[in-house]
Amino acid sequence: MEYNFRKIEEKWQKVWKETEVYKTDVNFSKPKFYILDMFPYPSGAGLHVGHPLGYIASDIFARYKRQKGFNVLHPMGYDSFGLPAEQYAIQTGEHPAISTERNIKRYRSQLDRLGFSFDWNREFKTSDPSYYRWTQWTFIQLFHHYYCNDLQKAKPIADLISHFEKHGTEQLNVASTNLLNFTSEEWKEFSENEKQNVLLNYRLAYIAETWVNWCPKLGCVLANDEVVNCLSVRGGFAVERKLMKQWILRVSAYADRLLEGLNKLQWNDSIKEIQRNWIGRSEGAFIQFPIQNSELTVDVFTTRPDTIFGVSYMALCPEHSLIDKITTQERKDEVAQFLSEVINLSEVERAAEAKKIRGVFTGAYVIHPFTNEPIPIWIADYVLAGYGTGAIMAVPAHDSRDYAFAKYFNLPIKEVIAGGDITKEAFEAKEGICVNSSFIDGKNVYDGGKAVIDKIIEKKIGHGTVNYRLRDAIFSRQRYWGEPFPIYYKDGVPYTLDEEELPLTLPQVDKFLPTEQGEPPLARAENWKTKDGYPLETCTMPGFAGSSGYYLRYMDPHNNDEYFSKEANEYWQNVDVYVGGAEHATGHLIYARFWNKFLFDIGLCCRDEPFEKLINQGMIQGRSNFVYKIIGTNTFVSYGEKDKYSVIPLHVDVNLVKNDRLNIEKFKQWQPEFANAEFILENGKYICGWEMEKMSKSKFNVQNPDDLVEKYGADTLRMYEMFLGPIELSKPWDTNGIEGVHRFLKKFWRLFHQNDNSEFYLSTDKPSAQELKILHKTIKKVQDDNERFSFNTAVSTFMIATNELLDLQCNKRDILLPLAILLSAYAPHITEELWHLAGNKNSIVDANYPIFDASCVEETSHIYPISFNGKTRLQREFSVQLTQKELEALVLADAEVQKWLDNKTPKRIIIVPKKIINIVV
RNA sequence: GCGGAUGUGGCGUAAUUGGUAGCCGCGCUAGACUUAGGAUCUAGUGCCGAGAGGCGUAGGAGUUCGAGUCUCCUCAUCCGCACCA
Repeated sequence: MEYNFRKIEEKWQKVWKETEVYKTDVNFSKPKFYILDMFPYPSGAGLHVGHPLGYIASDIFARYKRQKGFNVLHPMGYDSFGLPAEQYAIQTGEHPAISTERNIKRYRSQLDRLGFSFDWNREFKTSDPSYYRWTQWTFIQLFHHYYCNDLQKAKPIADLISHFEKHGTEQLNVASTNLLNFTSEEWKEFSENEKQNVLLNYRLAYIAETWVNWCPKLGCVLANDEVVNCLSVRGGFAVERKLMKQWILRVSAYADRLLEGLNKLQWNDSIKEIQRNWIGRSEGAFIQFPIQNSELTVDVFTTRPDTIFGVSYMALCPEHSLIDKITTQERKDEVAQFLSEVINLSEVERAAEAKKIRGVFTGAYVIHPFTNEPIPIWIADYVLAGYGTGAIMAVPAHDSRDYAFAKYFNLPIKEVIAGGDITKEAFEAKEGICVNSSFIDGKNVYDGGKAVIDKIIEKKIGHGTVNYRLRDAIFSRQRYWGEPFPIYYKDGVPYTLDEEELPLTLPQVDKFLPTEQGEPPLARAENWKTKDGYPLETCTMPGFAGSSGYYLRYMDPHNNDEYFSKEANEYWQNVDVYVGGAEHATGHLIYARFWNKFLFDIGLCCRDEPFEKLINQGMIQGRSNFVYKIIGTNTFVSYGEKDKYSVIPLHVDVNLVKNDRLNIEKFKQWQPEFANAEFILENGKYICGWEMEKMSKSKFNVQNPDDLVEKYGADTLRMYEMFLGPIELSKPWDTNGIEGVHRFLKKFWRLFHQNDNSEFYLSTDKPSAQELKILHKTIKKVQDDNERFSFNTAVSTFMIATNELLDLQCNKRDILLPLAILLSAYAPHITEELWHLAGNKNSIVDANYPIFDASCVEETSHIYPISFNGKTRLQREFSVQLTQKELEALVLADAEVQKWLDNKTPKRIIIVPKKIINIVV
């Protein structure tokens, strides 16, 4: 029988489904292994070609681990809240739940055709109320917790209240939005509303007025990682700055732990580095500069306390709250003029004009704490509101931005670190000797900085501190298709719903658009209030809400009483291997770690980090093909001849091209204007040019995995995708070469058959030493490759083994069945079929992984390459028993060695056993 | 500008610890089978050279008996961040 992949794949997919082979349960008698894919957003376009790459890799590993005796959790679901479904709903009026359901069906059928070993019993989508109930529940917990810096842990807000009752803010070391100061007496006298507003300053989920990335086109606020180059990642619309009241998660409280935690994780260095940069830790000092003739201070963060004697002006960001209070009467107009110019500039314009120097003097001065000199306070738009304190001490001699500003406005530049030439440029190196610096003269940069910090602590005007670039995550979206907040308002103050009232399900609305008053779509819902009549929050949660804790829910997805049971969590612990794209480095992978750490703090989950090992699959790029049309004609020139003519390249559908050779007949039929096209060929063929580009319909380079499954089968597609190259490398989606893999599977099939494939046959004869050697070196190599996720090399190992066994015409059961088990993780359908043809009744999924026997691959002799001065000249086979001396004698006795020696005496002979022989002449 | 990664035949890639550079596959060339071939099978295929041989892992230097692999410099490509004080 020929290898009929269509029949085989359909048959086994049905059997696997009916017998629930992939169902997993907690089983304390077996070691667990949790391998997870980043779940997809079910878009209308269907499964993206990049998706299968990661899914296939994780599926291979899951199957391998199972055969190695692990109880493997390998679930799949959908990240089904999101903007595209809502945009579609706005256009068509169709409820996003309906289009989402349709898209999920399509995804599911595409996934099913690839033969994945997902446990579909655990499937859920983030838009299921039974799931988002726990997203809302977690939000409530965040609201009722604050972060204690001393314990480095989230604590119940009740603890904070009792601290306020006893001590006010005295001795408080907690994460907060602003530094507040009040006594216990003052706290007790606060009204209920005042107390609630104070507490928002500490809650891990809080509402506050902030500058946000507002996308008018989407009618929605976006997180920093959802904005690239001032355009929305989804849709590519312009984004501007707007001051709005927003729910925010205090992710920054966890900055230090998010940074520290990276060291223990098996993630690749580039992702860790991206996260480190994103968190952006810098050590320095917090210093308060007293304002002349005022009680107020300008608070700054600096990484260079050693340069404090070089300060020549202070610079505030344009949004700074001090500006109104300190600007002198005579400067007011000019400052107001400046602010109106700068603040209204969108981010795009600011970025575009980054080089332009803009600033204005406030008329006010601070007093230098050590020299008592007055120092002017400026407003500068290069100072960012969102970082540090929004104000800096400017040291032009040692900071290039300050330098440019000082030059432009003619401010003094005072050298305080020796080693540069400050007449030409700022000397920014963090090394050198302090000069012109009073008590730190002669010290190096590091010691000088430390001495300054000691002095400011003594003077009670500051301290050494650590600052992070990581900002709190804005959590409100002015949108319909997301989780409703379990929040209502009483006198404008937010309170959480009772946990019993969850889930708070999405209400029906007449339109998915903002109201005429500009309120979010939920404001359209009738009766969007609590049973006591208090109004509910009208924003919904962002896309990353549902994906931040989904891996925990897979452990116990049908639990109606809790997020997940303690038992399930203690068994499954956390994700051992997480597979997905590197584009989530600063979004999902930070939020999920934050979410997990919080749940860990409150004792819900038992592991501090959610994902032990991370595999980043590379991006799939498109490969376009081109034809070359002679300008002004309907004649097309083949690639090799095109330079002889004046041509324009045109995209041609890659489905009309095979191995860059154009199917001319199909091309003529493709579009009416090509029906009468003429061709200038080379060697009788029309060869197309090609280029790597983004995959898109307009470039005619989209290839659908379904078509390839139809043509070659899932096993071929699975193996081909792995064969393309290392999993983490970005690579073109190029189907040249898929035939080679398909041919391999046909050869593999042939091993198990005789008489021209007409009859299944396995011999029960004892395998030869040679056959055993092939099997066992394959076991070793494939196993090692699996362990290090090197699936491309494993595929070629299978090809080598198959070629070698075909040469030997091996048909031994004891060789071929273990080989089928090895291959089954890669090509589950064909191997399951052969396994059953061989008389097995159980699934190959449950077969034991073959055990490597080193004695089968031991060499009795080795073919040594013999080189002279490192250049290989000949090969000789020697027994591995020989001593170095014996080997040396044999080598020198060899006639050809003597020829290469050319009567010279070798200076030295290097023999590396079982490796090489090198003769130094 | 800062940080990270990558660079090997016509193409995708391999070489796990410094030890025969180019495995496996595509493509290409030739042959067999065939009514036919964009099917299948067999052989060949890094470059230069008729050959002996020489040259080859982005380029240059170095360490070493020996370097794709280690060190330094340069270049190119990709990714991330980008007034982060």
